[in-house]
Amino acid sequence: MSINFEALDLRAFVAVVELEGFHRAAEALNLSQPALSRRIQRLEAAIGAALLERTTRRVALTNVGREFLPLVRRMLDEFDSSLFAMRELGQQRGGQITLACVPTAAFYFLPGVIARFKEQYPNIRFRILDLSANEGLESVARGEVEFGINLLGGSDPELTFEPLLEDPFVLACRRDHPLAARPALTWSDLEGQPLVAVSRSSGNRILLDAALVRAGVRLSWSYEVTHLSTSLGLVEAGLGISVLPRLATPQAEHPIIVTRAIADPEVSRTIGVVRRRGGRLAPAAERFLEMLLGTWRSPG
Amino acid sequence: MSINFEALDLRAFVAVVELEGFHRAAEALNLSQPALSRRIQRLEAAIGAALLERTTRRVALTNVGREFLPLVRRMLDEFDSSLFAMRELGQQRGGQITLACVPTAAFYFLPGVIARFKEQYPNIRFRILDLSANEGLESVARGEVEFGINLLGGSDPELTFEPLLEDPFVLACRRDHPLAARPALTWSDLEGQPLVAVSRSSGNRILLDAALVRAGVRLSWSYEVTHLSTSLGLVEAGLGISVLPRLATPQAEHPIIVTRAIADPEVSRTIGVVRRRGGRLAPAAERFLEMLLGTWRSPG
DNA sequence: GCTATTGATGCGCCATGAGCATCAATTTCG
DNA sequence: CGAAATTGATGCTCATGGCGCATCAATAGC
Repeated sequence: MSINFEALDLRAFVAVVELEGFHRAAEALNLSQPALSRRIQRLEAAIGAALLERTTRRVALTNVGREFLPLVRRMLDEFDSSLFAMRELGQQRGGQITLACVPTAAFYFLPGVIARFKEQYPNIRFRILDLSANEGLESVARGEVEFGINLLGGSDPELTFEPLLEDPFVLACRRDHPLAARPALTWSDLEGQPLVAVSRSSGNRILLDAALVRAGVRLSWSYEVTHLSTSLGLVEAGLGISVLPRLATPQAEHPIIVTRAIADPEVSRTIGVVRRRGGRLAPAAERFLEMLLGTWRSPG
Repeated sequence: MSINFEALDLRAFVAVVELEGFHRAAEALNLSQPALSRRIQRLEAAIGAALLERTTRRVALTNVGREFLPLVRRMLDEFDSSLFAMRELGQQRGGQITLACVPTAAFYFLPGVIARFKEQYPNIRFRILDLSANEGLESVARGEVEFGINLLGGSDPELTFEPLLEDPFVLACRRDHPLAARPALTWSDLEGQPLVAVSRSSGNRILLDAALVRAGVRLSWSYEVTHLSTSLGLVEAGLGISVLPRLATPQAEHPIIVTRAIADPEVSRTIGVVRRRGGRLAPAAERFLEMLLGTWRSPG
């Protein structure tokens, strides 16, 4: 069962610690001392652990209280400061488009369209959440963003998907790596190489692993990172090779890194626009999405 | 005056959004529909803004609500999961080192040391969580990672910090941008330019804003993204300029992007190793950290 | 146009949280 | 060492708050 607490309970706890006493904390929070004492007791009951060890004239944190205190401080600080910023945002209504985009696609799809959009709507600001595929889907589903640019993957009935392009997985390695000399590669060429991979729970990794299992290819990783861009960084640093979507690799000529296509099988991911089924966009977002789809929509 | 709310108010808000209605949300939380309706109203009164736009048969988030929702989710998720974790000791895992690192520092500090470490311990695997500064601190505090490489920022008494280097904020722009021709820049040179910034809640942004406020410099952003790497991508794509830590900019010669130092004031961030005070590392992690510090520790 | 369903409101009732008075325990001071 | 001061906890009373029920006006579906 979920725990209930009041913000005032948490503030009371922090105040007791910072002011080193119930009386001073009560005074700071415009409560009587017994009222504050009871709030601390209720919080401890809700949590199921003592937070404070106290005799008369002395208060100290328990181990649980010591763990709890930074958490509570962060929560209250974040809440108070975010709320302040949100009030300011609420006063600037309508001038912002919020969207989620898998990081590697953000500056492939968006800049040209944004530039053209801003010719017609110069005062619209953009808030681009470059999130992982999983996080991006969640933010769309939850209504935290107007829409997302994401991978074709899980079949969530609450979301719709409109494909934009196919993005193949390619090898990324240093120019001085032996595989760089090969004009054409197959997956078996990669076996035995130190491989930099992203987390196995990420959308890209799941797609890739599934395709390789179907093809009977078996690779093992030596490094696991959270973001594709870090994969590239570690490749550049010489720790190994990586298999990345082409959009995650340098689009311009790179002095150190080179990419190679990999066949048998050719593995790719489908990128497109994710929206909530039946969801209504704000007018500015609707107009921007029309422009985006008009620019990138793949035939079929 | 501080705002008061109950956790149940926040859970009610999230439930209404996820279940798309007051009746279903009330049922999920074991309340009657009027009781839940009043909780939402009280929460909105406490916050001073509407969170939901609702008619009969339809509920949608307001802009403030859309901003508020991820904050609330993070708070509740963190609270619930941290309580659970607080009662358990972090499990020590053999054979793998898990660490958190701000993305831009990962492949600056780590590759050389990892390569040398693996010469002596070839079977150790690395799991590198390249997280934002805030997330990274949290993961260290919670014991989710052995240690972190992070910014010097908030003074959390539960964490220790060991500086590694100073990383200055620099301008990143395209080679064909007028500012690229300047050998030396001050902040006033950037005013009036379309600026790509990271989220105002990120560690880098907070540092930068604080320094600029002290210097009386006022910049405004046209694009806001979540990750520094996306800032760079949008700069490369020609949407604007960005102020980034030097480590976030291309280390090698880049065909399109150039960086310039910015003076008066010179703003920099301190990067170092974050550990839990009194925390004990697994033997492999302890050894790796010794090697890391031996390689990078700044004198003093 | 009718029906079903929604979120909001009025009302009565009961539970909750407040402050006051007081207590036992601890610390300080003479 | 004993008295006094101060602390956090508890009992009690009372005002307030939050609940569910009944009902309403508005909206969407058929």
